[in-house]
Amino acid sequence: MLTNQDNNNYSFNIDKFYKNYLKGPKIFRNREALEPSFIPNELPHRDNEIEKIAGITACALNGDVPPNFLCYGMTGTGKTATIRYLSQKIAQHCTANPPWWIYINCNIVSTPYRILAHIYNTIVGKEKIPPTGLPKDIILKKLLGLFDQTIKESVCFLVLDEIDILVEKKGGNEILYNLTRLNENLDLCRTSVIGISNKLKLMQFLDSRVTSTLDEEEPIVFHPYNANELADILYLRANIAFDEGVIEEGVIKLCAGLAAREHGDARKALQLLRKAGETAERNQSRKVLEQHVHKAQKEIDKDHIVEYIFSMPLQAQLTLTAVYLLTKYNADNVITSGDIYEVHNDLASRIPGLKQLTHRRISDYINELALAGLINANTKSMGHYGRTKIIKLDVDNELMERVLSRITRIKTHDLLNYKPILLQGDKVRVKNNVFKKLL
DNA sequence: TATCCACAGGAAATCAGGGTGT
DNA sequence: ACACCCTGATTTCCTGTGGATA
Repeated sequence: MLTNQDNNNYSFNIDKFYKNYLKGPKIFRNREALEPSFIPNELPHRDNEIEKIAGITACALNGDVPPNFLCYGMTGTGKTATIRYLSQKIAQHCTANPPWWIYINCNIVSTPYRILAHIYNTIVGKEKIPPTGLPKDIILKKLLGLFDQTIKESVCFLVLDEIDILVEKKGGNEILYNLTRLNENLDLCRTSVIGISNKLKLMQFLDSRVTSTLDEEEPIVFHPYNANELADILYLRANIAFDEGVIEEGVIKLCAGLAAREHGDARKALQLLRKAGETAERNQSRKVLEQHVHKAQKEIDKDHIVEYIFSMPLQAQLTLTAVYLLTKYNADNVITSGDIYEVHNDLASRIPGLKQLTHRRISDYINELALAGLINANTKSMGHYGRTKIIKLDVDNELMERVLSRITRIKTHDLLNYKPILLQGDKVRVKNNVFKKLL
């Protein structure tokens, strides 16, 4: 039995923590400068892109309609930041009727209906269109009326971020077609679509009716930053974010170098620097040191995994649990998609009210887990024994157990200690021996 | 060399759950 | 109450396939 005294010995003293925190050295001056949403006064190494986009959009200053255009580039190459930066600049130079800017992240606002609703609600400034229920054409009609009524003779830029995600979905081309041709049905207001894409081959997926209107201008291509360029960006932000002398020599170069290795992602570099600062703060250090960066890097990786697993639907979590159990009970196991399907069904049947899934669905989940880097899945032909995927857990077993054990339904049914029926007989061992020879 | 396994993965259909206006 | 809408998850149906084996 746990006594009060025991309890006190192990409990975290929050009062002491806060006192120490306030007494401890101050690392950040303005943490916000390292956030992805922060728009700095200058954008290093993006002069070419800024010049091109400024050229295309300048006519909005006179109330003329700028053409639609696309921006390409990998994540963290400054596409969104550049557009936001320019929108501010245009507003500064506009005396009357500044243009409207409506940002839509197609990864979050992910369906045609919601895009229309989002645009409408943004202009009105409140939730006028419900999240579902109305026919799309009705909203489109309402929207057209709203443009002429509210925005009147100004220009409205519709910025579609991560447009590639929208295009791959059904109905994506249709909504783009509608958005790029809004002007044909407007009397006063004029709209212009700016598409931001992570994928260079976006055009392949676009309908010819849409390409013709998005093709009016050369697309703007954002190249990844190299380590030196990233360092420049970091210096600039660090000057705003940190107090003077807080950053140890070499920390910024290290952050830049690590991020450059991952296709020059500025967002990653900034995140790394911020996390390193937070690590230093927690350790009551007066300075951000290189060791804090390394620690931060590890934490980011781990956070990413944990967050991703928690955000998955239960069925996907069970699929992952199946991989975990197959690994746990037979370390040198050869795991195939068929095994995962069987174990998943076994697990699902142990949770009341949960449906078992089909092969097809499990196959998709396996692909998703592989894409997220949680497992390794390679398609392999075993000749007479068919074609399948050979799957391996790509995350530390212990970490996986810790994360999975925090999922309520997995915990309450004690699934992590359950030995699946498939593993109770000889079937898997026999198959394993055959497969091992073939691999 | 034809066969055949155990799936892979695309396309379309279906279902449940959120909503609408009349 | 009713017909209808939108979405996301899943099922159904389907064709394709690499290579050991008979």
